[in-house]
Amino acid sequence: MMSAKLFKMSPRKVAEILKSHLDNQIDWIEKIDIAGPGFINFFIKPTAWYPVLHDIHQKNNDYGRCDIGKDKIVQVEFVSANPTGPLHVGHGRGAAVGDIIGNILSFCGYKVIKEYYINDSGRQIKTLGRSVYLRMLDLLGRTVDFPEDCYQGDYILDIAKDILQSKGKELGEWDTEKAIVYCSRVAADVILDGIRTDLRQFGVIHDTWFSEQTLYDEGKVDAAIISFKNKGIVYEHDGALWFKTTDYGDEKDRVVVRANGLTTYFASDIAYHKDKVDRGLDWIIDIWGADHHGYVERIQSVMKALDVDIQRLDIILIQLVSLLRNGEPVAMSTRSGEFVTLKQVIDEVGTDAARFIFLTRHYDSHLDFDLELAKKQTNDNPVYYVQYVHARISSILTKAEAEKGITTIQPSDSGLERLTAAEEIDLMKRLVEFPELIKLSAQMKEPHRITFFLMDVASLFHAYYNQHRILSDDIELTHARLYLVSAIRTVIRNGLTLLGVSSPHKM
RNA sequence: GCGCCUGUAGCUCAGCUGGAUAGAGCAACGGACUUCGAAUCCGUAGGCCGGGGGUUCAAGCCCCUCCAGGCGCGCCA
Repeated sequence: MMSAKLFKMSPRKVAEILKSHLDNQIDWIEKIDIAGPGFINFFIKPTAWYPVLHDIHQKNNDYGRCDIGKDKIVQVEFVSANPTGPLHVGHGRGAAVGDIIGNILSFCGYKVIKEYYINDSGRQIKTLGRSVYLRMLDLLGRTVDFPEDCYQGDYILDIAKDILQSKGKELGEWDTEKAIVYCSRVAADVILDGIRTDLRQFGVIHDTWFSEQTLYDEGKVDAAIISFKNKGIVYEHDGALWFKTTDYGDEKDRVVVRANGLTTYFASDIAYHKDKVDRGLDWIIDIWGADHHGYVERIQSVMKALDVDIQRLDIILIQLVSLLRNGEPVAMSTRSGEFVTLKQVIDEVGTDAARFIFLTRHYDSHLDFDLELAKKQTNDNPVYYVQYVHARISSILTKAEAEKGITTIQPSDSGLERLTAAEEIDLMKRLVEFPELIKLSAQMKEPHRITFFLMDVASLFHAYYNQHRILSDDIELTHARLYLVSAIRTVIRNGLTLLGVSSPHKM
């Protein structure tokens, strides 16, 4: 239809001509029809689908893998939560999305580096130290004001107790500044350790942990500022140093060094992204919470100022998560320190369910995470629906061996040609799409596509299972169906593996 | 006020980057276990794709505008 104008013919006419050239030319085509305004429908012979089963069995765990990445190095930076408190559900979503995007890209032939940027410098770390210090003084029986802008959570008190235990009361006698610095360091270490542990439990392992402080220690922040100053991109005004982001599309210039001499968060971020570029990364993916979207333009400006092709940087914004219980919002308030941590969530619902549910929406959509729903072992909860396919097929294969003595599936050509049921054809059609789907998920950086695909395959399988018997006295047909069913299991398993979700043999 | 995201069935969401009669799940109603795992399946019903303009042979998708919700808009991080 798109070529109709080019040929100056009606779309139907073009279709007729194409059809006349293609008719009886391709052996896997049953027939060709023209429909509606000029759509050409190709009817594929059932035999055309069988090779996909051989393909899946041959490639097995590698079915779906491709090499579009051509060994290019891509860094996915995600979570990167400040080490001032434990991870919460929102971080969990970012963790799941980032981890899985990394898995997919790796499956597609990229060299993937998963990185965590640690904001271990600056004011919030000092506030952390002050919070711990004040709690400690409190424990020592001194009456102190605990300001509102300090961290209120119970974990602060726990850390204060630990420090008191290891360091004794002498810390109370230290110079305040010195004690706060000490508390800052210890607290950040403890919290970061906790974050690491929680992430590991959640199945997320970062390859590199990049400390903001090292950028200062190694002089990279100063170096970046000086280099931009020399290029005239950083200038002085009102006693502060400004980055000329307006030259690159931002609505106003941004401060890099304040009039009081202290650098802003933006300063270290400039150095950090310059460092990423200097490391020779072919592709940089930053995954942030959507509340940081105002920052996108700033970082893009930095890349432009560095003369880096803007295509090399992708910033993915994850929308917020609301935590619900039975449809009712769970009160979350950072200020009061009352919030549900990621650890509490995965302890309650399990890693598999949590990871899967985080991927049941496009990251552009707000997500309601219902704790009760996540625990339900019913159709409401898609994790078990998909995992059930894997368990069911595993069970069938076990049964085939126990009752029919089938240890290796050996389908004959004539057997495969009997897979003509509509459900069987539909399943093979879906399975053949898997590699294309993976590629698309990688290119679009949209991991939720895999979740939806798996739910779709699961639905087709369950319907098939209820309609047709896999194991029967018809040995030839049994082998053919086992061949199909174990191919389905492979695809389900490969998909779940990318999602970091287990593929159970029993549930 | 400005910017970003979202708006699709009663509810929660998909919609393969512009194609045919817009799809799932849940909830509702009616069915299926003597047989491979009922954590399953089958059927019924449910729609001005937020409103209005525009581009196109063709728009849920692209452009403009308005409405509603969320999030941002510091010499904070």
